[in-house]
Amino acid sequence: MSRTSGSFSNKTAPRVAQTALRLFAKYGYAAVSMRQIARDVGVQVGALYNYTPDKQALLFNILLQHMESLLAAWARYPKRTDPLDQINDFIQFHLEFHFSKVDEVFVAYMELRNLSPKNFMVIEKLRHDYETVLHEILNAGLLAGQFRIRDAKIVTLAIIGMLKEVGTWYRPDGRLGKPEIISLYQDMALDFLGAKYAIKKG
Amino acid sequence: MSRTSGSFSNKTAPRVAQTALRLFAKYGYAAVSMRQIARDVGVQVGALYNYTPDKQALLFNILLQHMESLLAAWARYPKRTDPLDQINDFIQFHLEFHFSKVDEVFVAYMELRNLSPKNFMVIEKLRHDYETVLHEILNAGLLAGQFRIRDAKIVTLAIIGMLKEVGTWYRPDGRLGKPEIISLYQDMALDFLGAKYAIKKG
DNA sequence: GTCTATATTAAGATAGAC
DNA sequence: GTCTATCTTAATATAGAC
Repeated sequence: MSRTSGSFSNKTAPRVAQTALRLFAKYGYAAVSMRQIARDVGVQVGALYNYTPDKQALLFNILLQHMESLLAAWARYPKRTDPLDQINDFIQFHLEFHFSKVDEVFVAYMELRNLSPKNFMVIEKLRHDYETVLHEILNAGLLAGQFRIRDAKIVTLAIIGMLKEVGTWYRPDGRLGKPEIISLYQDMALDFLGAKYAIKKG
Repeated sequence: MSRTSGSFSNKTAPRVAQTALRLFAKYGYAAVSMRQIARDVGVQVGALYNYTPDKQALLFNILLQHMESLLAAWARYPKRTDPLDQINDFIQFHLEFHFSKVDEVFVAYMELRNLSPKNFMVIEKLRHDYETVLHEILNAGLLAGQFRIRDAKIVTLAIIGMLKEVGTWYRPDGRLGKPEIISLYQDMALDFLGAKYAIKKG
């Protein structure tokens, strides 16, 4: 039953990370054992510790790489100057990124409390940085007089909330395709901001 | 260190349920042990099994009672005829109920996957029934021509999402009080529905 | 109704052979 | 780099005394 060393060309390291991600997303961090990860990777449990000092580090690295790649992808995204365009771009960016990282997103939302206090602070800062992206777009639109909103912070959180909810029901074979969902949410956000009757992009 | 039987007047049964709820909310179902619950209740672990057949039943009963009391409370809520009023009422009802049941709501959102398949089906149906409450208000408003929305189902989920998000940041000592939050969310929902320029309640 | 004690299983992590 | 074996701890649940 056991494998001899090096009998597959696959690198084990990425398989450990991917398997941990998939199992954490499906069953939850606390409910998944190192033995279960090892079984799905196809190694014995002792071998996992060549790739992670402990179980906590598996979780932390998943969240850290996810948040860093999210922020890096936004940093690379072309920026337009009009806050209305920026809202549309942010929603498109956010949904496309999250459609492509379903497991990562789910784990990031669900497992924050299973981070050690130190690790939590790191991830929480990155999560807050991302929230700030949207908050600043709203503030810019407010200053430009393009949005009619009472409380930019609350609207930020409300938009984040409605976008987050997409992850709970989106299915690739569902009634709506990705472009339609993006368009619907862009529309709702503009309603939200009282921006429907302002100048729209060409 | 041990207690003699009946040395406190407190009934143990409700203490077991309350303690399980509090610990599940704080650490997650899978991360909480029966020993931990027993310790916080102030009994030995064996005594818990006078009140629950197993750990799963503790979780299921928390979710079942929560969903049933939520639906029962809405059933008792006075209903008005105008869909615009109904939206305002639903948002007020939802937020007030959820402000008062922070732990229950959190556990209900987080621990669905730790339910056994049978138990999950029961809770999922109740959760869907509650979603349907909002969906039907939107459909009524659509029929009456009061809302400008493209997709009632998506708008239902978006509103649920933005309301759910409140639970992640609301603090009793925060910047905004409950009435202000309710008012802000009622406003946002009406923006959302394109209902701002329709007739408002007197 | 609660206790103590225990059965059984499994967890995270490590040591040392190959 | 992986295996086997093991250490240590702790999990759910039950049995039987009081």
